[in-house]
Amino acid sequence: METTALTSRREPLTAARIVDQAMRIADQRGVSGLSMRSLARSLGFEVMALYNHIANKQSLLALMTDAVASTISSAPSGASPLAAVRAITISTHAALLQHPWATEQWQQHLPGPARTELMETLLRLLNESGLTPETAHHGFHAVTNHVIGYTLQEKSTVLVDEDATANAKIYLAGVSTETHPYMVAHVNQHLSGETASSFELVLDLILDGLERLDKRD
Amino acid sequence: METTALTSRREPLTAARIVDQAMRIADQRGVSGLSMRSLARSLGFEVMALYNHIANKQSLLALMTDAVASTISSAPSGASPLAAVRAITISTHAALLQHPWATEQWQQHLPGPARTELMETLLRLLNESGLTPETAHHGFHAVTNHVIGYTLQEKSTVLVDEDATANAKIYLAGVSTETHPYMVAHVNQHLSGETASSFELVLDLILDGLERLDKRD
DNA sequence: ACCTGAACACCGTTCAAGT
DNA sequence: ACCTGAACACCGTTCAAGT
Repeated sequence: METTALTSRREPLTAARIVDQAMRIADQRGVSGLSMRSLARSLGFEVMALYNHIANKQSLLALMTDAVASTISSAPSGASPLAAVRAITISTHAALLQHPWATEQWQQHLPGPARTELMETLLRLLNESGLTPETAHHGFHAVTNHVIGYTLQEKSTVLVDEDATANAKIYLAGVSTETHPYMVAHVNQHLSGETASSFELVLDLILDGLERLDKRD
Repeated sequence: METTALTSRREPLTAARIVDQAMRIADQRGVSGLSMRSLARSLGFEVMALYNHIANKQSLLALMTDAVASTISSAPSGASPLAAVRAITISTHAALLQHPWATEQWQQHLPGPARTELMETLLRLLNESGLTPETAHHGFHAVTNHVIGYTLQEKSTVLVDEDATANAKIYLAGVSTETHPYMVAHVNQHLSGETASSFELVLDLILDGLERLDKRD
């Protein structure tokens, strides 16, 4: 019986199993709470066993990040190109919210296979949408920067964490309404949940703007 | 003489001197290349001396980040509110490009005095520009996310580093034109510098979009 | 008040040795 | 082929001791 328990804990170590467990730990404790040593322990192995399957911590983080990219759903078939871009972007946002550590990692590694596929699809859709090649190029950056920037900001200030709200309150305690009225009002709007997420609103503003850009000429 | 050299090296340790030197090191080696031990050494002190002036490494990074915020120039007087937002945003982009490590740190700490001032100014300008309070709220996020997202992306893919170009080439070597034609074309556009920075273009697209949003109602 | 030596509890990674 | 013990060269931070 003990043997069974042990064997089940000791399912052969593979890169996939390591990445999986690392993601689970990062989801809970963040990247700073993920050490090679604790990761190995939690799988029932010693640290050095990991290095038989992955090159080093950097490449582990790259693999984890691409694993998040692989959970982003492709656009529903039949949608117009720009509607597909919209859908993929919203799905990217959702995937990043589920693994908050991934947003910081996103730009920190060269794209893996999954993210490469994602980028190729976005670029193709933008180019097939009727935009000029140059606007498609700009649009690609506008859209991807929006997801990254927005999610990064969201993670540190609103929702997601219960201690993000705590942080907002700590911050407010040090800012005076007299000297910084707009700042206090803005943070309070977030705390009260009065203002809905501007994620999709700004996304649409960007997509509309791209179309208008080409019609103007 | 040696005494003079030593004393000049040993100008009394202050928080300001520590932050200054830490920024210089981070500019050169990045945050990962900045250790409390090496920082102290480079100032001619032992590690533990630092803790008489700053609480810990986290708060040092927060101080460094706010120091970058303090270098952002305020808008030229006489400009319209939205033109001022535009100018401040462009200046933010420039400041972040000069201290590439700062972009990652930006959202990682509660805003210090300088960034608080900056945010207050942006919020005030947006609210005074004639936008509805809600659009002003969205606009604030749209604009700040754009700077952060764009600079983050820029840092990891174009200019700034000489080894960013190297990375792009390494990446390209692993991607086939047959399977990912748009991706290869996009990266090559960056490498050849054919497409100008879309930073201001997308910024204007956002600012125009905000104005149109309210006129529509 | 400010600086420091020694120590604590960690890191990631290499290498030679085991099966 | 895969796992491990011991070791290396680091970390940030505390604390008691020095001046």
